[in-house]
Amino acid sequence: MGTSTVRSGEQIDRQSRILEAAMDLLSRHGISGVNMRAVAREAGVALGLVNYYYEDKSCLIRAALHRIDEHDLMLVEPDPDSAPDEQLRKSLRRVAGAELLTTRYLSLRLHLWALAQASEDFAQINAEAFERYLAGLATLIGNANPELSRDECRERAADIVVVQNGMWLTALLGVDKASIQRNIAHTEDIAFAPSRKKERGLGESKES
Amino acid sequence: MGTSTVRSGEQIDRQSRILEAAMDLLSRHGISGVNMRAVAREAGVALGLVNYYYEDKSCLIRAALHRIDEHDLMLVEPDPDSAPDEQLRKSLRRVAGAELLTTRYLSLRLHLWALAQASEDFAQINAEAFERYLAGLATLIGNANPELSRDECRERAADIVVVQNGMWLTALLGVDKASIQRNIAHTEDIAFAPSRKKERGLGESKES
DNA sequence: TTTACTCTTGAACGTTTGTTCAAGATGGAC
DNA sequence: GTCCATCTTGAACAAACGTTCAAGAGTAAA
Repeated sequence: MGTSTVRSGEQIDRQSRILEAAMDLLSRHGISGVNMRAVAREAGVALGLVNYYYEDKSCLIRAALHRIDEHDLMLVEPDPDSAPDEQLRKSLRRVAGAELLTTRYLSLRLHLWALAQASEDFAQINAEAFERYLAGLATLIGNANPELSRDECRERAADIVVVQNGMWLTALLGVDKASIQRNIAHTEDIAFAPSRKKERGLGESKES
Repeated sequence: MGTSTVRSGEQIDRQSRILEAAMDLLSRHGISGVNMRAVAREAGVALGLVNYYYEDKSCLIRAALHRIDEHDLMLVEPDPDSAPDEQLRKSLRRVAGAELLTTRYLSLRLHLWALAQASEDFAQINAEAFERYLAGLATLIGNANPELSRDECRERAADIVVVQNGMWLTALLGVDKASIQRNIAHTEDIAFAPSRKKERGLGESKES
């Protein structure tokens, strides 16, 4: 697999081009726009080659979804070169960064969510990625706030993810950037709040 | 149009059944699952009848999207029977209500967003509905907080919508209900905060 | 050169899709 | 009954789709 016949390096290997083309079509035209012929055309290869590298359409889409998930997880990857609270702050701010807030990426994220609703197969990919993102974020929070319990970290991570998902989604709908910035600030407030374990009652009773 | 041949009332008119079937398929299997034959089967009518009531597939889907948008707008409709701040509070809490947080509705919302990304036509429907929802929410906020300026109301509405969209989306992914409740509380905090127009510097200079 | 293997092509097949349409069914007005 | 407009059916068509496959191109080792 690894030793593909890369002639001179100037031409990326076809398999990557095919996957890239599929993701491009998915972000621009949705799942209806992703058909084998369009993918082949976009990648500049023959129709048969798509089925050569990806057994069927479902495999191709699954590969695309895994790529998006890898992208997501990089956001909460520990960075040994920074202090714990700087790592967390950087991670929280990165979700509104220029490289993340592109229409292409946001659209891909959205279509992945939609596909997860349509097919049990894709739902599992999505659920696993969601869980890993949550766990990664909780770890960053725990590193920056050593006094917090594991449950408190996960609780905060869950609250932050809600706001982040809202930002990603609403950014696509064209909400103003100032609102994004205010919500980023709110995620930081949640992340760095002093540990006040359930001291401020907010209506509902809840288990530990 | 209006006087359809409703035999005895026991049978809903076919046009509604067709639209309902299309929305059901959209929520369960995504846009790929919505084809004219499946819609006809689900609605219990012949294939040709779908094209009789809806000129083409695009019209059918557009009708479905309009239905979802009507549903959304009811959330921020003024209720003359309640006091202004009670109206606002009710509206904010309704987004986590049992009738709203169903998989069917959330899934439909999600697929609408995804379709809006795929087609300019659907994007416009979505953008208009988003704008009307934002305006409706801003009005509720203004009624409950007469001291706020119009811009401040819209600002708060935008911030709340981000969190609400996040809740809707994350509810589909299966985040725990407690997190939803905490985020509902946060939308209320935003809505009812005292007017402190830009007093607290936001953005870069924040450090604690 | 020959051999062997991987990569690449596009025609071809069978299926599914959106749409059209002639034909029939239905119900009220006359 | 006849007439007329509306509603309903399913066969039929053309286009688009996913997939298969025999054939070829390319490269490295013999």
